[in-house]
Amino acid sequence: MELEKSYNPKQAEETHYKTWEANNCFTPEINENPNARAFSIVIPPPNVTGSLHMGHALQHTLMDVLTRRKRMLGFKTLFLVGVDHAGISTQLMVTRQLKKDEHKTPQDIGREEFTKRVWAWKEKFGDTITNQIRREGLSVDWTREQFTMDESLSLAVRNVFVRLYEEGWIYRGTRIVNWCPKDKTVLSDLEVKDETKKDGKLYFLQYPIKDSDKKLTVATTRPETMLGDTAVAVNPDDERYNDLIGKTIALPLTNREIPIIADEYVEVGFGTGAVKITPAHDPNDYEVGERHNLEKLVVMNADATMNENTGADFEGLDRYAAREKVVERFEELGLLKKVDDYEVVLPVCERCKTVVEPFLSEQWFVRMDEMRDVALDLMRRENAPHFFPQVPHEKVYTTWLENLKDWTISRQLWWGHQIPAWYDERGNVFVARSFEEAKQKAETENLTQDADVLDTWFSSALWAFSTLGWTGDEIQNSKFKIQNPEQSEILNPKSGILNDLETFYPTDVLVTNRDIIFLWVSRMVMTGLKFIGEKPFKDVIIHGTVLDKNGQRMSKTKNNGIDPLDVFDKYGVDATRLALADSATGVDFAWRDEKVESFRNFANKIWNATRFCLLNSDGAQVDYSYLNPKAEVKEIVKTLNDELVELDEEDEEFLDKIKPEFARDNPKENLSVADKWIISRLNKTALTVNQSLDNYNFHEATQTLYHFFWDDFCDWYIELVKDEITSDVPNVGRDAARSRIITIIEQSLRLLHPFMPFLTEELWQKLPNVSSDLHNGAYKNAAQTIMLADFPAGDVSMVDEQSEAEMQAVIELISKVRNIRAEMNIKPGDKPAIHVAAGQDLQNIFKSNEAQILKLARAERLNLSETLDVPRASAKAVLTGGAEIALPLEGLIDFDKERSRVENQLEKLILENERLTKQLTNENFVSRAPQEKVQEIRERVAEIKQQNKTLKQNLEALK
RNA sequence: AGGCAAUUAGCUCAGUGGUAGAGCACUACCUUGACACGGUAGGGGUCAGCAGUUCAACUCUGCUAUUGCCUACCA
Repeated sequence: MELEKSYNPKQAEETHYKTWEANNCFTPEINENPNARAFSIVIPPPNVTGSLHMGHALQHTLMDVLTRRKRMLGFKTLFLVGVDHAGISTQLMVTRQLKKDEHKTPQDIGREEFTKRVWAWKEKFGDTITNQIRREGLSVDWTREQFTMDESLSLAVRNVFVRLYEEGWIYRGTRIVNWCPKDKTVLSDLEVKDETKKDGKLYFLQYPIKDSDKKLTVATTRPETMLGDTAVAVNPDDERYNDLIGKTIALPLTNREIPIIADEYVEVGFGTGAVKITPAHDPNDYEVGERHNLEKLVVMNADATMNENTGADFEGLDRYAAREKVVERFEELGLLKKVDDYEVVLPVCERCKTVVEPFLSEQWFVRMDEMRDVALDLMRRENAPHFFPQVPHEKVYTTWLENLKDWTISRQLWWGHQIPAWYDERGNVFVARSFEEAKQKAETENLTQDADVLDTWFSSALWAFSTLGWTGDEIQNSKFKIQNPEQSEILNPKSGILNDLETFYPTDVLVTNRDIIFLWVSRMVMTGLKFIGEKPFKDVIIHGTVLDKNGQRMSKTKNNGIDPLDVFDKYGVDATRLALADSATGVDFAWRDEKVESFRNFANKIWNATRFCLLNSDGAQVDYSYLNPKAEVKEIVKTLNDELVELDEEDEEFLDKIKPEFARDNPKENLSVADKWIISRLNKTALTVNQSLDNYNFHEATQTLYHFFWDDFCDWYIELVKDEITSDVPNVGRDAARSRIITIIEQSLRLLHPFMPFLTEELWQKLPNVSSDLHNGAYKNAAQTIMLADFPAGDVSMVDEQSEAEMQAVIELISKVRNIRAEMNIKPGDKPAIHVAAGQDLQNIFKSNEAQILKLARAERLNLSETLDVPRASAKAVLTGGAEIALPLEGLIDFDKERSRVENQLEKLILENERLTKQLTNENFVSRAPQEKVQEIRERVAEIKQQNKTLKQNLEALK
């Protein structure tokens, strides 16, 4: 079989995903092992209006890597996917389209029709993001796909609302809230962002005191709110104003009179020391108003225009126009003392960037204190959820919880879960799961449902269990069984599975970004504990933010975003995934195309290494016993044990009889140093990769794989066995070598698969003799695919330090010769002899690798002996272990160059020697440092001494 | 304002109480029958600064500087 010369990701990406999905590889049902442990992960649901960005790509990659590995390890694995209805965003988008297409507003067509339009929009465009998730290669279970507005999830929302209301945790109240005048809805504190305006102003307004010619000056950044002032406050200890407390102010531009009051809230040192109080339009003033029983005069409409309470001059004006006009009037009246330049920080709507207005209105709230305490208690008791990285997120999370205020959950929107509260004619409220239930409670049909919908995050807060079929049943601790099977069949019609909650809750790990630790993570913990009685996830991975190449945040306004789809097109999905996984340390990082490019090159390297082995694969097959013959022997013994009562495992004669391949000269057993070395390296790699991923250390995993495959396998192993496997003459030894290398590739592909699903599947399917027999035991009947192959766990007993050390000696020898060749400008075609002086052990090692040494060092002859006997015109180098090499270079050597080369080496050794000797002469070091450390340095000093001596002799000889 | 983090090679980033690492970039050589998206060899860092703890500090502690993030904001 011949492969293209380089890897072209397109075709693999287009075919394999469809096959996996068609073969149900992503569903937990593919796992046939009834005793399999479960592994589950829920996707942070992207907005239905959304499209894929780099943050998703990073997050999704990490989740898929974890999921794919666990699946290959035989876990019953669920990677749950779904989409969020994203109230404000979606409503805005459809509103915009309605205006563009039909020049209509939502009000023009009415609530029912508008909601229909949103659903239609969702049907038409809502799969953009899900198709992109397919493109990423995510192994999510599409049969269980969820949407936060689905009937079962909506039922869960209503149930939660009713239960919280009945228990007194949800209440309705009038408060100062964050109001977006553009979206005309309330926002939670978390949906408001700060924006710094450097060109702000601070206005100093003079208020005349009644029955006096004195004036009191107040400072404000929002003069228009003076129309709603109901007091002026000073600090009770402020001597300047002591005599004014209790006096009255004739509020300009109005015919109202307001009191001067004393309140600790006012800081003496700031501004003028006198503060205008507008209880209906400022949260702090609201508090003051409550304390002093002040009137809360609302002076604005929902769109931030001034209302009828401001008088004919101002009514209908926008807040900024009103501001100008107020200032003008004060100037005309001679009451504008001054205007200072002032840097202000404005709260803006996260979505539309409109300046948020503090606004007095009646809303629904959730009391958070008790749920918060339960979540804090969980952290104290179990350190759960466990954050990765733990610092600083655990502290950020707990600190936030400790200072948590009530959550505003109503939104003045049409798209979302309408609040399940009904009002009768007298305004009595009836909270119920349905209209029917409300009617019963109210004992009348004359009811109106609350017009508002719930904050999108209210339904997201239930995501970890509402997606698993929970709809609101009472559940006591850790028995997550759905109690009403009849109901649940309707609830989770797609999966046909009734006990997902029991199987997959709590989920194993949540992967998400910092921004939504408060918005989402904390709330899932609280609701999970409250309604299921168990935390929703064990671990939380907080990944970093992908910045642009200049280290700036990517944003639409800066137009510096990098589209993952473009990167996929250019470098392939696998290379992108690997680049992202390699960057995942929880720290922000600047995006660099060059990084993906290097992993694209890596993908190509894997492609070509496999291509080479396939070009030489006649007579070869993937067979793990070529890497570990003992495993096969044990397997045979095990199967025979059933028939033969007593069997001596050491009975080679017996084994020879039942399986002739196991004769003493069995090529499977006949491993070279290089073979033992690469098998050892492979197992170490597998052990490290497993451990790294268990610790969510993605960077370590990718680096380990990269360097094993490229450095150990391609640069050394392939080169070492090249001659053997490219032989034209079929023979047992050659075919064993071919099988061995192809099996190592096969194992490597499995290790790489969670990171690079497409490339590995493409190549794996081309290997000789692959089948579903290679699957993990849980998937024996599934169609053959690498994604169900057993993930190599690594075998400590196959780590062979002796062979690794021997191979290291060979590598060092070859590298030193190559160094001499490069430094001395020896032409590639010139083949010198290599003279080595070494002890018997090293000689034996070199002898057994003679052919490889000659080939890779491009030499003609290897001369091994105890001492060197070479002409003066030789280049020399020292090896560890007291060995020395020399290349006779008669006519080729440049003595000056060779001298400086040797001097260079000598210099490095002298520097090291100085440092180490200093340590050894330090009595404190010798007595206090661990003895093995001291011994280690003594040995190194001895080695240096030996090498020093040799190099000096060499230098002498060159003079 | 408070809190937290970062500062390591030209760039982007790993890393560790005991001889500084990777990728890219750079230099020289090489179209050697998998790969030039390649091979071989090499150059390059007082690990931000200052002080302390320690036999030993890039690593631990404190301070300083710079950068970034988060939280709360005084009208």
